[in-house]
Amino acid sequence: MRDRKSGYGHCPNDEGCPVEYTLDVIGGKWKGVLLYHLVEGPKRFNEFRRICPAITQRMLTLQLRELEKDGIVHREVYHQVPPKVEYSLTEFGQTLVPIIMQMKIWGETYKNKPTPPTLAEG
Amino acid sequence: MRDRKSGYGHCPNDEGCPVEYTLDVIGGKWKGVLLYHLVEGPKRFNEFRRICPAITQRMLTLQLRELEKDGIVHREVYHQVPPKVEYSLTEFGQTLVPIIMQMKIWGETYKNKPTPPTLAEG
DNA sequence: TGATATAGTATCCTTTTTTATACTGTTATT
DNA sequence: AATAACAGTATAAAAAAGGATACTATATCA
Repeated sequence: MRDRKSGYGHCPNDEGCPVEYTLDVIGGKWKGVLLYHLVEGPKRFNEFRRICPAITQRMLTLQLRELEKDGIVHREVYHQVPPKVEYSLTEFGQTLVPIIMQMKIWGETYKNKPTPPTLAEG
Repeated sequence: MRDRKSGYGHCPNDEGCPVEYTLDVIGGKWKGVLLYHLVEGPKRFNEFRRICPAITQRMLTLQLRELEKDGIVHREVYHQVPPKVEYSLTEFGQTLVPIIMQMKIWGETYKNKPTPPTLAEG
């Protein structure tokens, strides 16, 4: 999660499990949610804070920094006062959109259903 | 992650963010990987251990129990000696397959590329 | 008789993650 | 003069996750 290069591949018999790799990149507690909101368009730091007040400043910084380090998110600093910093998906980050959208669809479908929902109940 | 009913919805302005909901269900460290292997078919406890030796018995138990609790995985006990316990995707669990497959595709595409990969480099 | 296989628990301990709180600097507003 | 907005950082502490090791039961195999 925090260091893909070393954290990944600890599963010799399952070497290079693609799902494990993907989760190393987007598996952080807030990453999926941040990416989901970035799909709509660029967001500023405090904009994220308003959208999702449960995340602390520190966690927001850390998660955004990791996404930036992994080339998923671009950080654009505008030298103004008060400062303005805008986060957006990189071209590489855009490749994750299908995953995010599947997660969105699944969540929308099941979040208000009992757990586990009764499928094929007819 | 560990208790969706209470852990979820701590984000009042973003109430019911579907991606957050999905990650509460499949965001555990090993859950995606376990589900990925379950897509192929049922697996026994020690079978998982052989496929993925990095996961400890304890973590394997905990993650499987959470998936079971969430209605994603079915646990079938065969009263034999030595015991046999088989894990499989429930019908509900099958609804997660599209997400897992997107994660698989993404991982396969980018796991052996430099980070961040240079897209559109021509 | 002792080892092997299965599917775990129980206990303790360490590491990682997450939270809480206070603080930074600059400008405009009140 | 004090406050607010912005985008953070620093420090300490709490909570959660993960790991290591030992242990359970029973039947079969050598």
